[in-house]
Amino acid sequence: MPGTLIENKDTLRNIPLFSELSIEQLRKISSFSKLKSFEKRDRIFNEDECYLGFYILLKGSVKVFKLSRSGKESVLHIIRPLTAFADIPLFEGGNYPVSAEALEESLTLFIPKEKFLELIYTEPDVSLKMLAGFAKRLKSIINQLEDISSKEVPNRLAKYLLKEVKTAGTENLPEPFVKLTIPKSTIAAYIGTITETLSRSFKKLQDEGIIRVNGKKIFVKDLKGLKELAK
Amino acid sequence: MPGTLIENKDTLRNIPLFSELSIEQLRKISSFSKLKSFEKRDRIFNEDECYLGFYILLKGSVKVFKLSRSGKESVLHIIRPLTAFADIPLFEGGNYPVSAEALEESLTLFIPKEKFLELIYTEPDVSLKMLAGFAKRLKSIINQLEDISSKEVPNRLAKYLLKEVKTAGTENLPEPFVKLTIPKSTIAAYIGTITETLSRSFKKLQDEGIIRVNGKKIFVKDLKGLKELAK
DNA sequence: TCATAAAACTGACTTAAGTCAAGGAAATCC
DNA sequence: GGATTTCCTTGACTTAAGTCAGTTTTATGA
Repeated sequence: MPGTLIENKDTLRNIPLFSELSIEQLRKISSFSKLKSFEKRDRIFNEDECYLGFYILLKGSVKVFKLSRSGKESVLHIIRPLTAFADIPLFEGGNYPVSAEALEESLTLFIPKEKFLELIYTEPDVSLKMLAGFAKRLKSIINQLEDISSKEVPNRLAKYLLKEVKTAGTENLPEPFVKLTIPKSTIAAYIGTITETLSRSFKKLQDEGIIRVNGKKIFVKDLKGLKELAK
Repeated sequence: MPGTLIENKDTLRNIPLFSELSIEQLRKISSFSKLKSFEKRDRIFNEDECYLGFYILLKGSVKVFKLSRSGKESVLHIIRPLTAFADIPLFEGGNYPVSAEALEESLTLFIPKEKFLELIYTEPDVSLKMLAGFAKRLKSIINQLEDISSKEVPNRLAKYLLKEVKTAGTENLPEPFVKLTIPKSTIAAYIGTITETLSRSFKKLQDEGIIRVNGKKIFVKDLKGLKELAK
């Protein structure tokens, strides 16, 4: 099926991790990697499963999470297109340290471990790109850690909404907004709380006149106030 | 001063990051890096300062932390000898994203950014080592994040003590123990709480017959129980 | 389009852990 | 070796956020 191959190649170009590679290198990668698609709620892999390789999300969204023994879920990342995930064990050995689940219909590129490690040995550029990617991720997780231990839920929610508004690109509208595409339970687990508390926090931000809620759409009435809460 | 140079070279050998390098490469590194020593409570660098390079701890211990606007401290890492710190911004640009302070008299090797990046371009092995280091760190921070949002303080303390007992190497004694070398306030900020709550948690573990406290020494009376609490 | 299930909300209650204030123990310094 | 500072502990109180239980709203699929 040459269509998929071309699609791979075209898309590979846009993946930060691969952006500087030559056509031949991209062709090589697409030769040993595989497209895998998932329905909403499908598991992509489970914690402790044998590690086979990593994924790049092409379409849709994915949550990366851990379950505690009591069954409580911590969402570590919400993956958006063109981002790699489950790449850490490449260099660590061991099984998958987390689980991943599609939040909507999603398309991924699966890149098997061995083949990719071979490539990286011959291609120092890729490892530098990966280092940059890891560095970014470390920074973001450190941020999350700091937030969770020093801020209250409404502040964390404000920060989350702010980030979403930025990625939605509506920040400069008179009334910025986001459409929540992932369930509130996932947002709750991501900002380190539970749905009930999240619900109350939404209400609090509303009562303070900072946001306005209309179904799944959140309108920001007071961007300054939201920023103030977030920092 | 040839003594320091030799000391560098000998020590570089033992640093995981450099363990696989040739003598010439080690010599090169030691030629452009500098020993820096710090007294207890000395700042090594501050958040937002211009990034000049990273450090490897040779002797002593260092806390890497962030201060929230309200002045609350989150301790992200407690660095022990032969570990690199502040290496993330090498690949990320920007200033120091955290602060670092010596917890006791400490000796570090300072490695300037530009020179090291040059080395890494010519030496793919080093970047693979760094990738492994980052991967390990990511895993540990993810663990911290999960703990902090799913476990209570006494559980987190149990986990901390368990790790300390392991690194102290007393795990297999009839009564394993650790000597706390860092202030309780730092332990508290590391496990995401405050000194008062930490103090009460120590008491709780004592009342439950799991540990026995003698000054700065903590004896583990019930290792099984401690492990149970920690997981 | 209705029926069933999933997701989100609300109120009453409980609890872990933070705040404030004070006292005691240890380390550190002339 | 006493004094000062730093560190640690304790008690009384407050509060943010979790639990539980019930209801409403929104999706989803026959």
